[in-house]
Amino acid sequence: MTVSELTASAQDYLKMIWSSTEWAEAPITVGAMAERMAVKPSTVSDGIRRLAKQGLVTHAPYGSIELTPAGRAHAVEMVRRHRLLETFLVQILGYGWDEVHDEAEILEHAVSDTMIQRIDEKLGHPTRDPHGDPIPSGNGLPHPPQGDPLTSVEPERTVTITRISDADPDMLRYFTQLGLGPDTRLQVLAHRPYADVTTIRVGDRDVDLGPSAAEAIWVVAN
Amino acid sequence: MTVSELTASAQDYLKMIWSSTEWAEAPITVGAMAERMAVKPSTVSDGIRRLAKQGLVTHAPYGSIELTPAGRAHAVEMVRRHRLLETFLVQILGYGWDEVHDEAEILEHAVSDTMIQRIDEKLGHPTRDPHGDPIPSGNGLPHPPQGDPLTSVEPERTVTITRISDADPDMLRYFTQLGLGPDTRLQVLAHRPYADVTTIRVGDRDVDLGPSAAEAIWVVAN
DNA sequence: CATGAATGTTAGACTGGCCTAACATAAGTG
DNA sequence: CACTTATGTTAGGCCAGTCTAACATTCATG
Ligand SMILES: [Mn+2]
Ligand SMILES: [Mn+2]
Ligand SMILES: [Mn+2]
Ligand SMILES: [Mn+2]
Repeated sequence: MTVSELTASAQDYLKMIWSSTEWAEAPITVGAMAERMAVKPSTVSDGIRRLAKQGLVTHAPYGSIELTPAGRAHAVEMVRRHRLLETFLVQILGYGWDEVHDEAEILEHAVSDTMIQRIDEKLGHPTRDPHGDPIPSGNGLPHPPQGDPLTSVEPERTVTITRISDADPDMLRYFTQLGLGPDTRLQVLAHRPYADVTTIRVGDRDVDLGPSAAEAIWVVAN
Repeated sequence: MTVSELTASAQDYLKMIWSSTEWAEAPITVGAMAERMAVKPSTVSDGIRRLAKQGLVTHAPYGSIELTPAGRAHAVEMVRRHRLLETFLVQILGYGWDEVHDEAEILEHAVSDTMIQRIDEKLGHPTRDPHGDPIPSGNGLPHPPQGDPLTSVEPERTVTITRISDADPDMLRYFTQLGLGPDTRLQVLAHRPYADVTTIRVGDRDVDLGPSAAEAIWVVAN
């Protein structure tokens, strides 16, 4: 069975389950899935049951949701599709990095394996998407991600952005204004704990970031 | 209501109804639609009923199927999407003209209005798809098609191909071998009526075409 | 550790899209 | 023009995916 034979909704479930452990260890909950897919928890419960029946996830009632090897393979393929499409939209069609997520979220279910392959070739086998996220290779091996949230960096350190969560387009536009993107270097000036503010220096400008912004940015020391 | 709010199947029905009168006058029948969409007639009957309920077609039981103005607008938009996507796949992703129809048949339901617009700009507002078919403009005006089937041309005339039906990929590959495509010039040597064979000269080669091939090719005198 | 709040599941209903089988109508032919 | 055949419609069933409402389980906190 190839990933194209699954329904769009099954593809999204698998991708989301896989993604939930890419940058954090927390396994995903039914409620979180429902919220992210903008459906009711009962709908997700039902969907998970169908996936379990197909052998793509394991799930005991009220228990945790785990991908089977088959489910994981499909999930990784969907992540590959999503990120290649985002890259394609930016590189070839001139989209902004804040515009591509929603478009890719639909297209990922519609493109053929052939089209993904041609896009991959046209782009020269890219390894990171416009948000810095690793693009799993065609043989199903995800590039291991690296980095830590900006919030966990000690003050005074200079770091480089590895990825920025693409969940919020408005936030991405704000980051664009600030000159923040993958591979941007910045210095962490201070965390102000009770204000939940992280101050950074990027270029010659000092910027205060609230927790949602600071948690969307992942960095490596350098 | 924009065309994106319709289901994929409704979009395909409308497109097919419209297309049936683009090159021939015959209004489409339930049976023909069922065959082309590879579903049973009862399924089409049902689908037409839903479209009528939405005010997109008019249909009396056992009567003819007609698009309403709203239905026609959606249909033309879908034809535009389909043909722009075919052109895009050939021009940008290096597809062959025999490969694009099936891919576009799916993608047309998934791309956003924005993406169609960017593709149109990237391609420089093309007016014909890889098979020579006219691409309706963004304001909903279809370019009027022109030409007559090759079978209707008098012998000895020299003509130019305006379009070739994209229904059969194998046939398109055969035409590629023969050097036949949109804008190819050829001379009609003879129609042999009971053999149902049309002989043409293309370049320095004489070729016999059977009826299905000859009917797929539309030409203008020149 | 008991209990109320949060979370998750099940039951039942609805829609679109498909099917088969039975039925209705239209078209063609002797 | 009657009757057969081709074509189209309806009835009833199934599945995926969604919802609301009712119910079940788990978790956290007093
Ligand atoms: Mn998606
Ligand atoms: Mn991304
Ligand atoms: Mn289609
Ligand atoms: Mn075409």
